[in-house]
Amino acid sequence: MVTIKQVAVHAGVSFKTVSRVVNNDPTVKNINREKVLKAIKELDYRPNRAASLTRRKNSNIYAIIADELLSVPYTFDIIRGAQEIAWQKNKELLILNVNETQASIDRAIKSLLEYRVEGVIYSAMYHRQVAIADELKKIPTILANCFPASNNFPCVVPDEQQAGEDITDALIRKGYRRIAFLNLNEHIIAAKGRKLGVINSFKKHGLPLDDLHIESVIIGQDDGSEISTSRESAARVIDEFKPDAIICGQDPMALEIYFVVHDKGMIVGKDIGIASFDDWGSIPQLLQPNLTTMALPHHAMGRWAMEYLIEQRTDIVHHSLPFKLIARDSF
Amino acid sequence: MVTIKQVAVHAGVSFKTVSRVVNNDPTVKNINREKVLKAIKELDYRPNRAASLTRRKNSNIYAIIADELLSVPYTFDIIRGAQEIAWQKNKELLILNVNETQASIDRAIKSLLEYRVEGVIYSAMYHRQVAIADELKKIPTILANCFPASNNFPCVVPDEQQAGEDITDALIRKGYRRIAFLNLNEHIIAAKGRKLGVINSFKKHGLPLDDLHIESVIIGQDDGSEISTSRESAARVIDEFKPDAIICGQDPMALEIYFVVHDKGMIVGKDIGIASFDDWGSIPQLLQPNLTTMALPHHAMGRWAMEYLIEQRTDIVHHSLPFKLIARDSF
DNA sequence: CTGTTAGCGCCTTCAC
DNA sequence: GTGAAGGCGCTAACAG
Repeated sequence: MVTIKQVAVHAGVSFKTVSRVVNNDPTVKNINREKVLKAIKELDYRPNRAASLTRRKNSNIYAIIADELLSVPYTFDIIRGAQEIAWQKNKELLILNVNETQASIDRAIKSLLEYRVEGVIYSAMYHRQVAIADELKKIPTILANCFPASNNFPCVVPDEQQAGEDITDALIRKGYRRIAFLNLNEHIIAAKGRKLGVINSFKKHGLPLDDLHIESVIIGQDDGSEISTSRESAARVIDEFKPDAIICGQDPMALEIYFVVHDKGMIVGKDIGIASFDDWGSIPQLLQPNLTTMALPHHAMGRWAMEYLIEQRTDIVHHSLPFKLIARDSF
Repeated sequence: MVTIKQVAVHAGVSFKTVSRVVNNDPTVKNINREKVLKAIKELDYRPNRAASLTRRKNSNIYAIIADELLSVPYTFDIIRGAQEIAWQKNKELLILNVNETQASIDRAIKSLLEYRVEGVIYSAMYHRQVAIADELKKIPTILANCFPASNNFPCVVPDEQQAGEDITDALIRKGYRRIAFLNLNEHIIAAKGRKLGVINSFKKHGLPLDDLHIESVIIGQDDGSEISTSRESAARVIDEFKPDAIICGQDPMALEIYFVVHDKGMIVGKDIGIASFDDWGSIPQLLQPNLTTMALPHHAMGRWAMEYLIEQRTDIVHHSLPFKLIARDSF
């Protein structure tokens, strides 16, 4: 590997001048800068980051811990958002994938500390509570799409209640007046907030709550697993409650409800409105149009989390900030 | 930050002994090792990786460049596989996300070189040809799920032909004898190989090719975009060719075909068999059972690519290795 | 088995 | 503006 000294000899300057050029120090005569640049190119010199890190105070390295994040496609936007800001600010971003095992988390934290990472985003694949090792207290840390169980860490999470309100507003705007909300397991944080939001929207518009039917179709079992009754529930609710629109707790659920609607010879958007949270990759594109969906906040959460770490933007991001989720009419 | 010297003073040994303990050198008396370990714990010492890298010959850092990989859920298994091997061999794995912009790729390569990365896996989100910068020639590089356009790099790719053969074998084993294959755009490498494999399976079993109907239902447009005629094609093929099973080029296609089958009042697995390549996350779970799918090679490709880099396993992985794809009966 | 000496490649300090 | 001296935290090589 060619070093700064070899470049210096080749360029006919001292190695300190080369160092200055490499680090964009403006106090270098143009003539010398060009000589150095030429030498760097000719020798294909690459700065040794490890060596430079030994002398610098800050590593310029940030990290995002992805807790099985990447297995769900749209949450990747958290990383994309964080990366945008990191690159913009000229920081290195380490992506660390961890799974549920303690070993993988320990390993990640070990790396963070040994590489002298300056800030960490801990992100989960769905909005939930997570247990964060106290060791992360040693590094500025912010959670994204999750919130801490016991110890205190700042976090950005989706504003589920606002999402529920927005999606209902959107349906009402489209003229729907009798709405069924087939919710997730109501132990899930997202389900709780959305339910409040849906009800709020109805009240806000002065609509009778008799025209709103909410039930949980993802049901937690004693053994911790969950079952989905979305298909049967949708069929029953359509027959008995006769909604003019259905809000689905998640997209695969919307998918099943499409089958039900299909079965009944109804047309989505004409006979019945369907709305759904989340954007499950390519699925919606296959369905009929007139589905009402939400824009997801993952990208923005990633950006904000990174800005918080780099610039201490406590003005916009603080503990348990209820992140805003923006309603969007469907493609 | 506490250094090796402070630990040495605290433990009452020379700093070299501390270094030995940190690096698991067995030639340290147990009594001293324990003193050092105790001091490390008490001072919460963390080795400075940057400093150690300046003296070590090898960085022990490997990287995987993910070319928009993470936007497709199942391809994440490439990273998971690579990470498994890296961790097993005690190597650091850098995950670098790049997008289609040259800037993001340049940035990634710059990092690779400056951090003295020892090996690189370049992976794409679907099996395709990619243009690889010659600069990567400077580092041992292997492509996963893609192959190089002009310059020569080793690569691991799915054996699409074997996949086509396996999935057809599986259908025949289940008793289906008249099969329609609704393929992707045949300019796609996957489509070409699978078609050959499907035909091979028919021949191998001595079945008449009259009972096999293959057509491309994803069609490339002049402007480079693609359109899907899968829904209409499936309806027509069922009416005219009357297959007892349909092979779908990808899962979203299978989804559409489920609607078609549904419309016709047919039952999947009873009236008609449906088989599909790929495993699009949660979608298949929503469909009726009796779908025949394939196990994807992404995880294995990630593992093999990493082994190739770390141990030069040229015996199992070589240029354009036709990776084996394993048929699996569906859940 | 342990410690000393001499760097790694770079950045900081400070004199010129 | 530039360069020499010194040191970052660690490991290699060798002596004891």
